[in-house]
Amino acid sequence: MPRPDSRRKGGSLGPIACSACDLNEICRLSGLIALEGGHTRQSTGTMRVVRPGTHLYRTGSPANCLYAVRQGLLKLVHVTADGDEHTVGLATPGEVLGLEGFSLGSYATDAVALQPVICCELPLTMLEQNGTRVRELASALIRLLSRAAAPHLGSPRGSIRERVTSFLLDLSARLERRGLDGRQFTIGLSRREMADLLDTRIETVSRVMQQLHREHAIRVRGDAVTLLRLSRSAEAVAAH
Amino acid sequence: MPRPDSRRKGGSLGPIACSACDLNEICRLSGLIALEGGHTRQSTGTMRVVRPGTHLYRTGSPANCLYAVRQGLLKLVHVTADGDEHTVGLATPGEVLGLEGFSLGSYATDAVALQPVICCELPLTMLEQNGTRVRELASALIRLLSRAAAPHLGSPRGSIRERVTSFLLDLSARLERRGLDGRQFTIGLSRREMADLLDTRIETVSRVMQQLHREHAIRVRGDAVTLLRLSRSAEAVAAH
DNA sequence: AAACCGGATTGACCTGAATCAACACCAGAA
DNA sequence: TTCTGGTGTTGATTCAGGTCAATCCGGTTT
Repeated sequence: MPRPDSRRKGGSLGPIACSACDLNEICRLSGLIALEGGHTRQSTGTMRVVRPGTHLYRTGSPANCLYAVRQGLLKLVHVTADGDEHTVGLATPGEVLGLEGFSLGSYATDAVALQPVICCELPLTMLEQNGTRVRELASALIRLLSRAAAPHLGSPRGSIRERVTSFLLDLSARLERRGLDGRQFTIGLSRREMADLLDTRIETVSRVMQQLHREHAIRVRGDAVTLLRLSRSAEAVAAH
Repeated sequence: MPRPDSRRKGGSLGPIACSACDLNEICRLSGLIALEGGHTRQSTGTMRVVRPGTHLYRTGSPANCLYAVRQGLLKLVHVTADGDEHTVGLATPGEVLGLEGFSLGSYATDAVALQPVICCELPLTMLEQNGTRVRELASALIRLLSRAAAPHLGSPRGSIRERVTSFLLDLSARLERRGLDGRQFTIGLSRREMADLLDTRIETVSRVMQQLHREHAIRVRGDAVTLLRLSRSAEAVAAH
């Protein structure tokens, strides 16, 4: 059923350049990007446009493609056996979704757009073809997967304040890595979604954000955030 | 510096059969296991024995090998920039460690034995050789990595009670998948280590364990645990 | 045996976050 | 314009879990 999701109007994060994308190397080796005199041309692959509040894919549906986020923000929602949902992560521009497809054959979460999203679609079949550079392709794919296979270090830990701080700094770092503005950005998540991700309540998120605002650690206007003087270590110290 | 770690005497989990190991397929394709008339022989690769409290590898050290746990339990410890440590996960027999090596070139956590541990060691160089079955090997490796690359779903969420319950059920399930006893086992973690992993305090872990014991959901004697009537859904219901 | 030590348990108390409730703000509809 | 519904903020109260402290228990040493 289509969810009644009246979204904020704000724009999208990105778009980013192909060169800043985690899928770039694989994309090139699969022949999805034509190289012209050393210049990278736009991908010739399929694009997927996803409107805010709608799904890129759903839990359990057959995983036929990898997706690279080019523009916008998505949330990954884990749907438990007994039906309730929890946001377990975000995907920012330049990141790759659907990596679990190789082993499971299906997607392990729902991927829901939080903003207008544009993704590049890379059918898994393209990776199995007998190209000339099978070795390079396999090697690139292994490196990509290996990055995601590192033991999870960014789980919500400590006080809510620490979790909010970590969340903001993490998001900021991920944006900056892609050449986007990591100092000033729109969170793209409602308070409800933030609370869900950080395993707490909307009121608490609101309070912490206001608190950080009053302390001039961040500036908050709507869902536009500016990081001013925010650091993980300062939080750890503040916690004694 | 060797840490003064007077460990519990208890035995180790395992050993398990090669056939129950996540690395099995890759091991065979790398020629580490000789097949004889359909029977799987013992691996001909190097073994690593790790005494309780000592390291299999450390954060940042060059990742030259994959490790498959054959026997015993390890904890993965994330060491932050400012020096404090947090247990972020466990490794049970049959599981593979060091997958982040392909991308990082070094290990992302410390791996510390909680029991007498035996690991199989698979040098990464063996995976890069021009064997006859490069394709199969790459494919197997991709499937293995893909399994670990799924968005993290087992993070500590909800009340401490739910986290303890999830922890016990998760550990139980992982043991059973390898043919070990998932109903009755030794946790292998001190209360301190459990508290660290579940992001709470020793006293709280102790209280919850005793509470579950009194309710006949589990039976606790020292670090030997028997699961009696424990289910995630029951916990969710109990939480209203 | 007694003394000792580290881990585990239990109790008393306090604090951070959840809960319940009111209200502010904004956008779209009438 | 006013009304309405959804989102966010703020306050009052409650409660789960953190903190501090005492005690217990099994293993080791003397």
